[in-house]
Amino acid sequence: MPELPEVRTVANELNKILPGLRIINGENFMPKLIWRNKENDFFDKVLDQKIISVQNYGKYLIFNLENFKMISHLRMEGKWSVSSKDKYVYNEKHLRIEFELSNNEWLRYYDSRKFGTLEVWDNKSYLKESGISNLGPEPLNNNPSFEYLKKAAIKKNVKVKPFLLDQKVVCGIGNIYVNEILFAAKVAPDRITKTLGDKEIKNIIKFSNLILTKAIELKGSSIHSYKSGENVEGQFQNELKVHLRENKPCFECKKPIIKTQIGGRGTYFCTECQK
DNA sequence: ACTTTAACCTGAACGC
DNA sequence: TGCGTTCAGGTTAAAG
Repeated sequence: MPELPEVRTVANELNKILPGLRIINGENFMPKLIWRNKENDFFDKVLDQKIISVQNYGKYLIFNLENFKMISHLRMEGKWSVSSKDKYVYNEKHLRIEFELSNNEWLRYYDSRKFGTLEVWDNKSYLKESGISNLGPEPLNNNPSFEYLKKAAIKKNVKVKPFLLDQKVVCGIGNIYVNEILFAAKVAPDRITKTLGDKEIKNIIKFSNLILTKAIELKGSSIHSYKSGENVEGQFQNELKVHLRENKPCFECKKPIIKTQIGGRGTYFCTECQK
């Protein structure tokens, strides 16, 4: 479901509620949720830990506990919420793990498609062993540098769309925002990265920053099923220029937006504006 | 070694 | 209404 702006929004919402609370109990209803950790000691590590803060890195959600990092990836449909014991913010059928908190509230994770993952690592090993260990920079605050992205682009023999979706290159961009970024940068999604000009690479960086920043301000895009915390809807879906606009006129040139498949993902772009 | 595809799952939307 | 098909804010094991 969520890309960087949506995960950031979830982190912000949870960070209003969770810091200072302690995890006093928990139950996992989906064994495959617990990821990478070889030992079956997830609850041994997490129980009795105080939650210090919640943040994101790319599409990963990080619960900073006293002695551990609990790292969640929502994949397509994962959702976190905090509610009273008897209130289910989302469909109870999709509840996958829950934690009882020290204030008598319940932290719950729902995931209809069961793609999501949850890991727990100590504060040192997570940098080397968790899902966030191989991620590239977040495309925010003038990252990545031109030199970094140019070097990566030359090295690879891939189309620019899957290149930007590769979380090892940059992290946090997903299918909505890559479509929007490439439209803003006027680059066709099937361009091979090594053919990109310096100006095109600079524009990709510039618009990655601008679009993700704007989407964070608007609390993400609510299409399909995404909602943050308490069923809060984002507003960036109203800003989309190409995504989900098949056959509708391009806002720049009025030609119909094309939908194709690139790298197995639905791809929307303007053949006139993007070269 | 690198790139592309299939698989992981479920539910909603669509066509007949 | 019912049934089959297609598609979905993602990642990764397997195949090419």
